[in-house]
Amino acid sequence: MSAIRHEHAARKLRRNAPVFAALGDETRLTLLTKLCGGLPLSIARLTESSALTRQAITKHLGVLQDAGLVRGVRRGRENLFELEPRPLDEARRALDGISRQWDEALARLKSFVEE
Amino acid sequence: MSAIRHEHAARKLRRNAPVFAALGDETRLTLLTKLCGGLPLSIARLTESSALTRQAITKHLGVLQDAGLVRGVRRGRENLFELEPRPLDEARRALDGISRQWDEALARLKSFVEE
DNA sequence: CTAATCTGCAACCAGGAGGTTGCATATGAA
DNA sequence: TTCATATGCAACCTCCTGGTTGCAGATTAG
Repeated sequence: MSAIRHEHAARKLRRNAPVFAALGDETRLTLLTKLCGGLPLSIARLTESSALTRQAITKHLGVLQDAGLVRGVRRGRENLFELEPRPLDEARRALDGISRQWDEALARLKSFVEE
Repeated sequence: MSAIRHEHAARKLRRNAPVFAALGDETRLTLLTKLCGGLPLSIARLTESSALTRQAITKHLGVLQDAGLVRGVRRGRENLFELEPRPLDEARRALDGISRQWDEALARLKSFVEE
């Protein structure tokens, strides 16, 4: 039986909860898309195109950093933030896993009905 | 320039914020993995293996349903919940998009440095 | 040196999230 | 009918989240 693999995938998925939580906010998703350009951006730069306060943006960056989605490095008086793609890939693969399990389950159920 | 495609992907990503928010909780991820089996499960069944109250589970199912990740259908005195795979796929594709844009951006930056 | 800029820290606030309890209601079984 | 089961609704509580303002410190520009 694939019960073991199922439990493994479940744990893998659950482990990504903080990443999904960090992604569950439009402001943070907007920040990520800005950092997708590849160039590290300062807090001030990231605040420019937003209606929110610098402090709000700072907090959002903190959430993203705690989730491992972003990394901040100090340069002079500014704090440059850069995207960290690995957690994103892992989350994507976790979603892959659940979709695959769903498909397999449906296939099993279908073949069971047809016999 | 691919600025248009970039903005399109950004909007697509932002649209999935509620889905990610719904995924950002271990209890709800556990519920999803249980529903991955393909068989619709009642609230009572989903509560059995949990330390939480039935009411708590009900609320979590409500969140998942509002995000479109799950669909509840009444059968007799029980409410059976079933996974809805489409939003998951869409969210996965949105993550794909941001990863791809990151890779492309790095490639551009690299070729720019090398010239 | 002085002024402008970028950031960090702390306090504060409103509202929502997660959870519980209690009670009412609908349905299935005997 | 009568009892057990499955659910829904509402009130309540605590804690976290998203956001603000004010001020202080560090760094760069002139």
